[in-house]
Amino acid sequence: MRRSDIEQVRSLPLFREMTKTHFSTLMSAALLQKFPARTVLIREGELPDFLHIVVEGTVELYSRWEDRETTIDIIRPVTTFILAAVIQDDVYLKSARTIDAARILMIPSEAIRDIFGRDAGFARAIVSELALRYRGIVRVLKDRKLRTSVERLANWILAMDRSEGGGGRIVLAHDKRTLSSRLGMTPENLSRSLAILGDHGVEGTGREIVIVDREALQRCAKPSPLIDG
Amino acid sequence: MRRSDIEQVRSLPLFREMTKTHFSTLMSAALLQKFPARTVLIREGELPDFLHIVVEGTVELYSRWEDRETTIDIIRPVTTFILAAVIQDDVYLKSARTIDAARILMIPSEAIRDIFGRDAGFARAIVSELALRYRGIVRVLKDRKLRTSVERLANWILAMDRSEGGGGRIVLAHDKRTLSSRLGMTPENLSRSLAILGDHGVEGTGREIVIVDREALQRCAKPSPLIDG
DNA sequence: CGACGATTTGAATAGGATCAATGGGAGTGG
DNA sequence: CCACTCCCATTGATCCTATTCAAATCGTCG
Repeated sequence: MRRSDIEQVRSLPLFREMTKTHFSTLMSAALLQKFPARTVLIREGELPDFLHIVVEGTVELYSRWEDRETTIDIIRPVTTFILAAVIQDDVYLKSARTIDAARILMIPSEAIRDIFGRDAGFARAIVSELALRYRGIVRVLKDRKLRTSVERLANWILAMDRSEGGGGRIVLAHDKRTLSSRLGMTPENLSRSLAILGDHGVEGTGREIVIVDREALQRCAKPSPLIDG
Repeated sequence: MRRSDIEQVRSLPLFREMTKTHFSTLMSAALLQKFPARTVLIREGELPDFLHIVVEGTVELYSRWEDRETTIDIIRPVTTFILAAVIQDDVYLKSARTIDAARILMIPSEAIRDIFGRDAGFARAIVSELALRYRGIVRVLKDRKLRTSVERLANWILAMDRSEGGGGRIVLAHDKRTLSSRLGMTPENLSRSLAILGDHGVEGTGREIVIVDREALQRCAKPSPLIDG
């Protein structure tokens, strides 16, 4: 494992405030592994062996029931996932698979639970992380229950643009298929939604999306800090 | 505040493992308040002053956006809510209102955060509680995204029956209106769903629901421990 | 150039929501 | 005790959103 990776992990809110010793202990038990695209990392229903952290690449959290499937969230570096299952030492409620090739840091659950009991800074950080994730999923739920797919897309465009500096031009990092599941809709519907947004100040060609009339888009999206963060 | 109430709170997982002294400190800062039915307790967007705990009655967590509203969860005694907002000291993402008349224990957020930093047992308990809530909402999300309303109702009936001993007979504690929002559907749709379940081993009259053919109901519901808990 | 996957477009369908009207019980007042 | 009223629940009809299935188009990479 590269020194720069370790430093990156150390700088995460989750690990920043623990003692050097405990951090070293965790890291020496940890594995950094590369996975190709579309690899299943964990399966819902299994017991957690490791806390996972996306160091590079993109991971999709999804869930199945009968023959249906839904994307719950899409995770980019540097973020933990399935922390709640590790903490509770209970089965995963969601599956995870890579979208891109990805590097995943895996820390044995036991080590996490052990250090958690002995390092107050780490315990605090875990609480923050859990609270953050909890609130994240509440936002997802609200987005999906309260908005139509056009509205979700409109808000996603605004949020994405904002996080890229507000230049009014976005280049998709992935397939539209991926985006559509991130937004909780089918690819066909994403196409249609994007077409509809043509009337609301958005132009799209290929993987590029341009905001030509931000006012109009905002009128359509009606973004809210209580959903979009 | 009655001694028996205090003991009940003390016996909650969240408070069971903290020191006596810290518990007393919390309790002396706490208020136990009665609220009539349909009273708004907290509004999304506001900052948390208190951690709330439903001691008696029922509370609905819901959220609005524009002119739409959705129920996120329904809370029964004895359970905390809005813990994540208190921990993060950030605005509520959901509103809460009573359904019944309810008694709510309110503990000042600052006291929670203060004791959290000083009592390891309490910190552990908060982590468990957060993880539990997190997983709870993942289940809600899965239930709503992966199932039709008939399936949701069928599973709710099975789960309810199980939690009442499996006698095959359920009496609703509230109106059907309340149940319908708990299940994320309109009252009209609940009626229709219940009618449809007539073909799958369920009979309903008034507030009573009877499972006459559990096999058939299970075939329709296809319950999963990864959703229904 | 050809082939394959991704995207778009179109038509049909399903699942829910909404609107409107009717039925049914519980509580109230005569 | 009975009629009245009000609210909840049911039923029917219609609308809307999103999914599904099918076909056409686009783009990219050998």
